[in-house]
Amino acid sequence: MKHKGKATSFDIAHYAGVSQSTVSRALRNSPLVNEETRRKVHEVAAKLNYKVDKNASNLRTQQSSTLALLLFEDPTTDESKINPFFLSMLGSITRACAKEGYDLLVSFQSSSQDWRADYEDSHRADGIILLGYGDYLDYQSRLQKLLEQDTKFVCWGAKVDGRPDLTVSCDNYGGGQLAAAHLIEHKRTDCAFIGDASHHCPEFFARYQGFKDTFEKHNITLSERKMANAISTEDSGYHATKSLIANNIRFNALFAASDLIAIGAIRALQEANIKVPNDVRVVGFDNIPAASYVSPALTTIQQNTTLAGQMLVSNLLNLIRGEKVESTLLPPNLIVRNT
Amino acid sequence: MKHKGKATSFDIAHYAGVSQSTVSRALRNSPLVNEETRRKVHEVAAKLNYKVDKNASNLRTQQSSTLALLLFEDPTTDESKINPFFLSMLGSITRACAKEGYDLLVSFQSSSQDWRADYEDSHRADGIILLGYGDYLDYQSRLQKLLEQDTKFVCWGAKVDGRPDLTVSCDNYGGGQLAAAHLIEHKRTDCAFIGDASHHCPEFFARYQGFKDTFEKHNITLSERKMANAISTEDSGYHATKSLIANNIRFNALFAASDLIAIGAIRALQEANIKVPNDVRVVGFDNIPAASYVSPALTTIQQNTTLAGQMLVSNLLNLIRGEKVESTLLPPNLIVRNT
DNA sequence: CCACACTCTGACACCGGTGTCATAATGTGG
DNA sequence: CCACATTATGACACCGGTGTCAGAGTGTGG
Repeated sequence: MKHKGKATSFDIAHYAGVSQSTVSRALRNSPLVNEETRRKVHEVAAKLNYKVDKNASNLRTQQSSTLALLLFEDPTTDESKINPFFLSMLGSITRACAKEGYDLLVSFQSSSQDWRADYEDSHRADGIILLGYGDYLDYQSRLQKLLEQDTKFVCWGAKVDGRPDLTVSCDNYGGGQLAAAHLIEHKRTDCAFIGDASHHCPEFFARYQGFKDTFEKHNITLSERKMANAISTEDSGYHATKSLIANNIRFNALFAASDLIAIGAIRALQEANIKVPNDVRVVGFDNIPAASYVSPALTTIQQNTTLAGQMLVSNLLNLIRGEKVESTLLPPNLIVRNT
Repeated sequence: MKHKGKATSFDIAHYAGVSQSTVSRALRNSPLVNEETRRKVHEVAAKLNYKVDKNASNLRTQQSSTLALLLFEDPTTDESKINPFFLSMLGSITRACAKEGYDLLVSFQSSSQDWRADYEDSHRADGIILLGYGDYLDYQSRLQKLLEQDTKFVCWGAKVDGRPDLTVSCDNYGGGQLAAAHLIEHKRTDCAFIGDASHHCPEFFARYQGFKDTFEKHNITLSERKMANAISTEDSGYHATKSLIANNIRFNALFAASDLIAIGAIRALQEANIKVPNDVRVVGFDNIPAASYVSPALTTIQQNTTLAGQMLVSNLLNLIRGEKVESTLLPPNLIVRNT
C-alpha cells in the first residue's frame, strides 16, 4: 500500500474496488452513493493520506475557495514596519476566511508599482479584498478597471461619493464626533488636529469633519492654524506636532487621525515639557495594540477589527454568490484611558 | 472582440491566427517561437486581458508557485491581538515571496485544533513555513508526520536537538549573552528574568541560558528566586513582575524574554514607583515596533525580521528544488534605548 | 538535385478531478 | 410476469493549460 508520489482518486478507486467516479462522489458525501461504499472509500482515502488535488478540482469547478487580500502600504513607510491597524485587520480577515472555509492569499502592494490584482483573472482567487488608507495614485481608475472586468472585490475604507465600489468601513465621521464630544465634556475646547484634513485620505478627512462639526454644534470654531498634516506613522505625528509647538501654537487638546500619529504627538509634547493629559488631552484613532502599552495609555477611538474582518469577508462572499450587497458602516467606540 | 467569461488560450489562438500550442509557448517566451508570432500573440493577449489560468497550469506542471504560512498563536492570547513580532515576520515573508515570484497562503492556526497542514498534500502550495513560539501540543509528532510525508517545510524557531526539521532562527542564546553583557557593562548584576526558563518554549529557554552563562562567566550566579514565568503578552509580563515585587524581591536589572513581556514589566515597575532605568534597567527581546514608542523607549535585542523572512523563503525554495539546505542561525543585535 | 540540419508550428495526450448520461440491479404495483 | 420507478455505479467528456512528437518549410553543402 506504499506509493511513490501523492495518491490520486484512481488509487483509492483501485484499493476500494470501485470506480474513480464513485470515489469522487463518496468523498464529497454525495447522497448518490451507498452508505457502505462511502465508508469504505473514506477509510481507504484516510489510509493513503489522500487529499483532493485543489488544482484539478478548481479547474473543473471554476472556483477556488480562495480570497486574495491586497494590502496597500503607506508609500512613505519604511518597509519593515507595517501599520499595526492593518495587521489587526489581517488577523481577523484570516480568521473570518477560515471560518467560511476559504483560504487567503496575501499580497503586500507597493502602490507605486503595478497592482498585483490579477488573482481573479488567473483563477487563483474568487474575490479580492483591498486594504489600505487613502487614495493612491490611480486608485480610482484601477478600481474602475476592476469593475469593468467584473472582478468581485470589496474595499476597506471610506465610501467616496461617485466611487461605485463596495466598501466596509468604520464610521469615521461618527468617530470624530465621539472624540469631540469627549473633549468637550472635559472642557477642552482649544483643539489641535494632526492628520490630513485634505481629501488625500478620505478616512482622515471624515474623522476631521465629524470632529469639527461637533465643535461647531457647540458654537466653537476650530482654528485652521492648529492643524498639521501627517501620514499615519509615529514619526510623522512627532514632526507635525513638533512644528506646531515650534510655531508657538498653544492648545489644550489634540485629536490625532490615527494612534501612531497620536503616539508620535505625545512624544513631541513630552519633549516640550507639555504634560499629557494635564496640559493637553490627546485622543487617537484605531486602538492599535500599542495604544494600551504606551504610557500614559492612549485614549482613542476603537475600530472593531474583528467585526470589520468578518464583514469584509461575508460581504465579498455574498457578492461572489451574486446576492445583493450594501456597503457597510461599522460603529466606532470611545476607549477612555489616561490621555 | 468582446467576450463572455474569461478569455482562454484558444481565444487568443483564434484571434492571432495560430494554434493554441503556439499561444502557450509564445506567452512563456519559449525560444521555439518566431519573434513576430510572439509579439502578435502577446498583443492579442493584452487586448483580451488574458491571464493564464493558474489552476490548469498548476495541474499540468504539478507545482503551484505558492507557499503556505502557518502561524501558530500563543494559545492563551486573546484572538484579536497577534504577537507583533510574528506580524513583522509575516510582512517580510510576504515580501520575500513576492520577490521570488511566489504567492503566499496565510493561515492562523489555533494549536488546539487540528493543524491545517494539508496545503502541500492538496497541491495548493509547494511548501510550508511554520511560525510560532514554543512547543505546542503534539508539535513533535506532527512534524514527524510532515517529514514522513516528505512535505517540504521550514520552521521558525529554536533548533531542538533530535528534531530533524529544518529551521531558521535567531541566535537566541547569543541574544541572551548580548543582554547580559550590556547589563554587566552597566554594573547591573542583580538581575531578574521574566519569561519561561523551562523547556516549554525553547526560544525563551535559550535566551535565558545565554544570559545566565554569561553572568556565570563573570562569576555571578543568578538567583532562581528572581525568575517568574510569563508567556509572550504584555499582561503576562505585568503580572509576573507584579508578583515578584509583591514578594519583596529586589533587583536592579530585568531581562524579559520578549518585548511584550518587557513592556508589561515596565508598567508593573512604574506602578510600584520603581524608576526605569534608574532603579531597574530593562532589556527586552524582539524589537517589535512598539518598543520604540513606549516611554521610556525600550532597550532590546533585535531580531532581523527582514533577513529572517528572506532566509525562511529561500531555504524553503532550495529545499523544494532538492538542494542541500542547512538550518540557519541569524545574529541578533543589541538596540540601546532608554531603559 | 538530394541529403540533412535547422526553425517553427500544429495535433494530441495528459494532469486529476467533476458532472452528465447510460445502464445494471433491485423493488413495487397491476 | 411485465412495466416502471428507484438506487447505485461506471464510462466518458470536459476544465485550460503544458510537453512531446511529428512534420512542414527553408537553407546549406556535396
